[in-house]
Formats: sequence, C-alpha cells, structure tokens
Amino acid sequence: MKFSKTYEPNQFEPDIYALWESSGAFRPAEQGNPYSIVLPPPNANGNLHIGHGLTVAVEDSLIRYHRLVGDSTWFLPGADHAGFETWVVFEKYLESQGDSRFNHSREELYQMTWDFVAEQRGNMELQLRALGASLDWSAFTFTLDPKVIDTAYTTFKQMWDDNLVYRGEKTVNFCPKHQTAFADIEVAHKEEQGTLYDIAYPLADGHGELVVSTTRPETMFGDTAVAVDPDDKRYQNIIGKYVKLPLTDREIPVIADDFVDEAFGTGVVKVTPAHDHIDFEVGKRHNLPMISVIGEDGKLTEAAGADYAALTIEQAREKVLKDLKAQDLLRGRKEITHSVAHCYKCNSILEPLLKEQWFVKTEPLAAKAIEALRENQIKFYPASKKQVVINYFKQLKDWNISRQIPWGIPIPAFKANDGQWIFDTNTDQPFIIKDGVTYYRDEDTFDTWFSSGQWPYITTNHLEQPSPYYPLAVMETAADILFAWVARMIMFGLYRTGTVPFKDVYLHGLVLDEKGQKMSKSKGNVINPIEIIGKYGSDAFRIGILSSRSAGLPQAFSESKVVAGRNLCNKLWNISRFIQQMVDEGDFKEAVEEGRAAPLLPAEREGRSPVKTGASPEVSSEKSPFTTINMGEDWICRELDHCKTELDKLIGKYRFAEAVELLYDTIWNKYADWFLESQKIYKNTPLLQKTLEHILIMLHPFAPFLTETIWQTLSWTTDLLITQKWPAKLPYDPMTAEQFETLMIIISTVRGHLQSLPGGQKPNLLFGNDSLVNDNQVLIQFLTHVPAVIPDDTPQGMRIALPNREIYLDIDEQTLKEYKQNLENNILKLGAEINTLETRLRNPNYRDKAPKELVEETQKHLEQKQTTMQRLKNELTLI
RNA sequence: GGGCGCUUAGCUCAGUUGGCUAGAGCAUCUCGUUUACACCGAGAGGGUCGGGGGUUCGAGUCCCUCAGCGCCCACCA
Repeated sequence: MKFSKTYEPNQFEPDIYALWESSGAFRPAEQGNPYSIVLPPPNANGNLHIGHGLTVAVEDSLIRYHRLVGDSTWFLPGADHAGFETWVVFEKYLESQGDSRFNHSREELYQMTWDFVAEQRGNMELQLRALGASLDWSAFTFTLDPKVIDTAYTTFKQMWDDNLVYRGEKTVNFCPKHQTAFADIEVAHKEEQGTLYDIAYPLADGHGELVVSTTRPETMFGDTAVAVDPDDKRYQNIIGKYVKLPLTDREIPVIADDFVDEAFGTGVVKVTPAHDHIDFEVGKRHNLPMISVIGEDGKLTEAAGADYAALTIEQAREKVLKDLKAQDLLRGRKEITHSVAHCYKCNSILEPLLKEQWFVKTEPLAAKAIEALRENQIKFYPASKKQVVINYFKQLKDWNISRQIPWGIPIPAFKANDGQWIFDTNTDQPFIIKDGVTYYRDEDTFDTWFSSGQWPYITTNHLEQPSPYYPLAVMETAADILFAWVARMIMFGLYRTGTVPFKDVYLHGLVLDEKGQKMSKSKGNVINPIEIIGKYGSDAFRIGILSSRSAGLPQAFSESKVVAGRNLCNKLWNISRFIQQMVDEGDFKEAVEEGRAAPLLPAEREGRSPVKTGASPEVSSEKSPFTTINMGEDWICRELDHCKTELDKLIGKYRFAEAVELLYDTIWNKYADWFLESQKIYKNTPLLQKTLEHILIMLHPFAPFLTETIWQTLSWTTDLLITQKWPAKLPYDPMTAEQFETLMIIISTVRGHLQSLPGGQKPNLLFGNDSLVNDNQVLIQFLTHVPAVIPDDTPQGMRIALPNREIYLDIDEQTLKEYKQNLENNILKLGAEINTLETRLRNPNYRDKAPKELVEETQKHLEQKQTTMQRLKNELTLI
C-alpha cells in the first residue's frame, strides 16, 4: 500500500474496521489481566446521538489503551428495548396509521413493536462501527434476549421469597395519556404557577366552619378527613369533630397530624388519600377510607357524583369552584408557585392514582449499597458523585416496577380470583391452572430499569459461571442516569452477587451545542455525530469530543476542536508519508557511509544496551560509530518517554482531555516541528521508524483508524497495530537532551529577531566562544534560514537577546542603528502614550466624572503598555 | 426547602494533592511559494483566573461572603 498525497479518512475507515473485526482482535486475549467495560446499551430503535459518540470515544479509548498495555480486554455491546421510550414512539406511529393500542391484544402489540424496532436495529450497530468501537460483537446482548428475561425472573423470584418485592396498593404516578404508571425517579417536577383556594367546610354541628387551603378543589369528593397541625392553638377544640364535605352529603373527621404546617394557607388541609401521595400516607396512619374519584382516563368517576362524573379535571375544577361560590363557600384565593409532577415524555400532569402494583422494597438494598460506598468499594469520577448517590439511597422509597405497556418483559405473576398471587414464568399463557385453581396473568411488564439494572452480571454471564470480567473495570455512562441506572446496578449487583458490579464509575456530562444550550429537536440544534464523522473522519471526532472536557460537567461541543483533531490526523499522515519516503530513498545507508548519520538509538552509541520494542528488527544488529552533533535524537527520545509515562498517569485518572492535548503537543510541536525538521539534516532512519511506531501506538487509543491505516501502509511494520505492545522506555542521554532544549531557545530567539529586522534582511549569524552553536552550525542555519553561521573572534552587529551568549546577527551599523532606532522610537511612542494615560488618570475630574467602566479601561490600557515597555527596554539593554 | 456544579484570553474549554513569568484549540495580526503537510511553516498580540474578605512564605487552586448561570433531589396542601 502507498500513502495517498492527502489524508482522506472516509476512504479507509470502513475497511480498517472490517480488518480488525475479522482478525479477532476484539475478543478478549487469552493472556493478561481482565479489563471489561459494558457499553451502555443504546436504544435499539434509534440512531446514536452525540452523547453516544462521547461514550464510545471514552470507553473505546480506555479499551484500546488497556489492550495495548497487555490486558485481556472485553468491550461488551448491547441494545436496549427501552420499554417506555420505544413504546411512546411506536404508539405515535400507531396513531399516525389511524390505529390504536386498544385495537390489539398484548401479544399482538408486542409482536408489532418487535417488528417496528427490528426495522431500525442495525442502524445503531453500523454507527458504533463508524465510531470505531472495538466491541466483541459475538457477545452482543439485547435487553429482551432470553438470558435477560431469565435473569429478571430469577431475581424477581428470589426477591419475592426474600420479601423484597411485594404487591401493594398505593398512589402511583399515572400518565393519563400514556396509560401507565411511573417510578418516582421518572417523574419530571416542574415549577408552576397555581392557585391556592380557601374553601369553607361547615362544621357538622352547625357551629362555624373550617377553611381549608387547596390547589386541587376537584378532588374534594375523595376527601375523607381534614387535618390540622396538632400544635396549632387555633384548632385545638375542633380536633376529633366532624365537618360537612361541601357538594356532598358526607361528613368527615378533623384529624391532627404533624405533616400539616400551621403557617401554610389557613393551616387546614383536606385529606384525599386516593389522589395525593402525602394524603395517602396520612390516610394509612389514621385508617381513613380511600375514595378514588379520578379514573385512569384522567376524568372524574361516578364516585364524584353524577354531576361531576366524566368531567375532565379542568372542567371539574371549574364546576366545583362555581358551585362552591354559588353556596358562598369560597373564602379566598392566592397565586402560588409550586412544583407539579409531569410526564417527561408528553408533559401531561401525572395524576396520583390508587393502584395495585409490584413494588421493590428498597430500604435493605439501599442500606447495603450505602455500606459498600462508604467503604469506597467504588471510585467515582467526579468524586463528588459518591456522596450524591449515598444521599439518593438514603431517601429512596419503594420502587414501583409495574408498567402498563406491552413493550417489555412480562411480569411473571398470576392471580387467582381470591386475590392470591403466585410466581410463574409461563407469561405467554393468559391463565394457568394449578391444583384446580385458575390463575390469571398480570398484564403488566417490568420497568426497563428492573432488567437493565442487572446488566453487568447478565452480560458477563457471571451468574452461570463466575467471570473474571465481573465486576467490570469501569462503568462509564451519562451523569443523568446516575440514579436510574448506576444506583440500581449497585443495589442489584450487591444483592445477586455479593459484590459491587464495577470498580470505577466515570460519568460524562451532557454534551451541549456550541453555544452551551441543551440540544433538542425542537430547537433544531442537534449535532449528529455521524455527520461530523462524514465531514472530518471518525478519529477527528473522537479527538475533538474528548478535548476540553472533564468528568461530570455539561459542556459545549466545539467543532473547532474536531477541526484541530482532523488537522492533527493530517499532520501525522504527512509525518508518516515523509518518513516512509526517507526509508524508501534508502537515505539511511548512504548517510551512514558518508558519516552523516547515526543509525543507532542514542543510548547505544555510548555502549548502553538498547531496549528493544516493537518491530524494526534490523536496527539492533548494525553497529556504526557515533558521528555527529545530533542532539535532537536524545531529546525526542526523552520527550516520547515523558509522553508515555504521562499518558499512563492521565488515562489512569480518566483525564482524556489532557491526554489528547499531550499527544497533540508531542506529535506536532515536538516531533514534527523540531525533531523531524532536524532530521532533514541528520537522517537516522531507524530511529525515525522506531519513534514513529511509538507515536502510532500512543495515539492509537484516540485515533484508531488513522494510526492503524498508517501501520498497514508503512513498509516495515507487521501485523496489526491494535494488538501491538505499549512502548517500552527509549534510552537517551539526559544531558544531551537538555542541551538540545537550549539550542531550541537560541533558534527561536534568532527567528524572533529576524522577523523584526527592518526591510526583511537575511544577515549571517556570527558567534564567538559558544560551543553549543559551534557544534550545531548546520542545524541552526537550516532552522533559522540565515545564509550562514560563522565563527568570529570579535563578532558584532546585533546581539541576540540571550544572557551569556555571544551570538550576533551580522547587520551593518546602519541597520542596527535603524533597529535600535525602531526600538527606541517604539519606546518613546509608548512612553508618550503612557504619559497621556497617566495624566488622564491623575486628573480628578476625569476620575470622578467619566463613566466608571471607562476609567477602568484606561487603567487596563496603561498596565498593558507598561508591560510592553518593560520588555522593549530589556531587549534594548541586551543588544 | 435541601444539595451539587459552573463563572480562567474574542469563542469553547484544560489547569490532580496550593509552588517557577496561568495553558490549549479555534479566531486575530505580521512574515513566508525551505521539494511531508496551506488541513502548512515562522513570529506576535490578547487574561487584575466573577466581586469582596481571609488563611499561607506563596492561592486560579483552601476557607468565608456576595452576585450571575446551570443541574439534581424533595410529602411546597
């Protein structure tokens, strides 16, 4: 293969991925420490979004790094049926077809959704490949695979037997549009303006009234008590009495309960146990009846009375207020801001409805989790999230796992007419008969998180046979599913396996648009990772999205960082092309013969034994005398070595942005700009080859396609880059490396002076007693483009502004004078400007009367100019 | 109501346990057709690290406080 003149990622990426996949490189190696990551399963029904792009960039970089380091890596793919999420999409589709869920049985709907999803599936997998994810596709798990369902069932059964799962009737968060209940965590609370109404409830004995404050007058038909603060002096004498419930003929008791805040509203609360979570608890405490007056359709039921039945909540509220007013029972109203529960998909207000569901008793599970976290069994990145999770566990309430949607894992429970529930996994049967009793299937499905919460030990098959890949090395996922997913995996992991499911948790924040706004379809600011890849290449995307990003924070996506990534790829492409050219030209042998080149690693020249790494076997056998002033070789070996050790540290701490920046700097500013430039003079081809190999290996985790393509194209490399060994230390002489650093400063300073010379002159460089310059005349000349570098006992002209160095640019008196004059002129001009500013600032009139910002700005300008002045003066004294 | 996070160059952001003249990319300005690369090379400008106070030999980094922005949790009838 040959290097094309230009870097065009789209031409090789798919082929390279296929090469890896067919080679078996994605499978865990036989040898090495287990290192496993499970890709958070993307929604099978959708396309990947930018967050997935970030996930893959992070996880695949970790996997590739650990593969190179010699670990036995296992990167596990999967897809999520995403119960409710997908169901919403499917139901919309149904509606668009003029169809409805109510026209079909559960089995039909399940099959229809399956087919619907099947059409989309595969998209996501192709996109993961485009991102370069080195996933073991043979280990692919779908969240509705039999093994997932089996595990969900055995866990459910075990929890049932352990009294950790129970059937209970409680107020649940019910979406009238989607016709399903939600877990607490799925509820979207939103601050809203509402009205607090004061309504008079006449005392049953006819002596006065009690005024209750409520935002939900329409639920009053379900009131079974009114409550006051037990310490509220105003109401002491009526606790235990009865009030008449307006618009009905019922009488309800006045109870005292601590939950009432006497300072809020009138200090009297209506208690509606069937339609409010708090009231439900109150009702339990006080043994109150629970009357449901709102149905699952979001309309009032017969229990609300004939006048109100079938009205929507809004209609009912209006009518109740009107009717109360007619009876002169409305005592006041007040606008308040309060938080209202919404469906996170359709934004409907969620109704608390009394409903029988399956609940997980979370307290014992959460306690175990808290213990494990307190013992630091899991490391969090960012670290602050640990306490956040602990706090979540502390207040966690029982978890409703029943969903009234067909798209999911059927709950393996059957109920007899006498209310007896039994566990059975024959969920494809509408009913079963056992010992002559008929049991009917629970039509509900599990909350998606009930099964995906068990993902780590399901995917690694740890329950069947203890796996060295469990616990996972790290769980990398979006910070916003910390509670929904990560917390649950910890609870389940401890429950089923006795160990935490992963050693580290790395959370990435939301990827925002370029302006720092949340991406959303409605705003039209969604950035599609696949489009970015098409434009700049997969590697550029990965580098770009990892740059300038730290754990846990919501941060903007910056296309300019992708551009920088693309530019780096292009740079490395050309570096490789150039080195290959030199190898092809056989410059190396020729150079050795002419005594221009040192074909050995720097350390070998001094008789130290070389450390052999990677390929290029021809290097070590040849011996040749150390010939010349080639200090850049020691220096680049030192820099590459430093880069490698730093990378080890940074990747170990999940500091990807810094790792990428380090590689960028090393490859571009060090390797290309200095070493490669110097090698145009001193061609040490074997070293060029060796160092290029190291660079390719080190960049591979972040830019896999590019580096592998180069590896496959170079004439001397063998096998696959993806399975090479992480570089070993390169030998070098630290003193020599340090001297090169000084040389770099000299060259840069000379360049600076040349640029500011009047008339764009190109003078010679003269030097006196300076061995460093003396030894590097050719290189200095080449890199500064002066016509010549000449030793001179009495050098003169313009002195280079470096202390203790006898280096001069050979310019005539006139030019020097001109240059100095220029400097002095600049100093004068600047001095005048500074004076003006100072006078202005000293003027009390100006200080007092001018706008403050302007005065501040003046001050700022002054300081800037003073700094510049100092620099110019320094230069003048030195030359 | 409770909690978390952010505020550093024009823009988007790095900056681990406090330590040399605070960094990157992109953008800007000047110069450059040196045969790897103009997706390039060389040089340069630009920041009182949100405000105020404190601890320290030393603070972008720790503490207090104020302001702005963002997020999460919550039994705000």
